[in-house]
Amino acid sequence: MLDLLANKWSALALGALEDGPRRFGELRARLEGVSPKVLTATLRRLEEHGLIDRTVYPAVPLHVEYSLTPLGRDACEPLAMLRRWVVANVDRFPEGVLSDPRVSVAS
Amino acid sequence: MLDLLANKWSALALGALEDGPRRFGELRARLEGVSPKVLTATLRRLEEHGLIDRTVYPAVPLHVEYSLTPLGRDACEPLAMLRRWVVANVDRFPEGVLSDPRVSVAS
DNA sequence: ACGAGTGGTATCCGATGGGTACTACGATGG
DNA sequence: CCATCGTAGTACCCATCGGATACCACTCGT
Repeated sequence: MLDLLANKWSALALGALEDGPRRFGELRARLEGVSPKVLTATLRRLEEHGLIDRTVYPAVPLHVEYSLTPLGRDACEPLAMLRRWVVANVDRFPEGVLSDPRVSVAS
Repeated sequence: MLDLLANKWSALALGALEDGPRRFGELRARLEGVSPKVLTATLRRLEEHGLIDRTVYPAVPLHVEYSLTPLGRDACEPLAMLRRWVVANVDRFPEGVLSDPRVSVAS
């Protein structure tokens, strides 16, 4: 459980879905820096664990929407707090950490 | 930043330090299932990012204490909420997920 | 027949996670 | 004098994950 939520892309993806369903491409654009493979894996894992729904609209240009389940919506709350804490406290971290390419601040 | 906090062992380790300094062995026992190597790596990373302090007491049987910095203590709050949410909502997750060995519930 | 738009997979690689075994150190004890 | 214990790790190896780039499948419009 913690493995699932305590994960950068999971946390950000749920955040991106917080204000309505999103398509794959939208998520890819919102979550700057995610590769399609990782995004797919993340979404599949969240779906598998019942946090999001994946709906396919077999319309002309294929259309796939991801949306939060009630459980997913609930999970957003503590995750949003965590993200908010991070952005509010970025400047308290030691020098040099911000320039570390492994560290993203998560808008 | 999120990479750092949104990580199973980081979150649990900070939680374990919340009520006072701990020695390496104590942490190893508290965080059930962590291997010494991973624990070392986790603690080093937290130290590097200014969330914990590592103090060596060169006494008879060597003694190393890990403790939260003020920043680390602040970070505990949102993490504790996340952990609390998880334990409060375990039973809402789909069947079979709990038997997945990759998933730990985090006491 | 060709290119654009959408939602991915395939492939490769290096980093990370994880388990088991082993080390270094001085104290203690036979 | 050598063995053993407790503490805090390190060394080694393998599996999995994260990440980048390239490519595929489907259908519409031209």
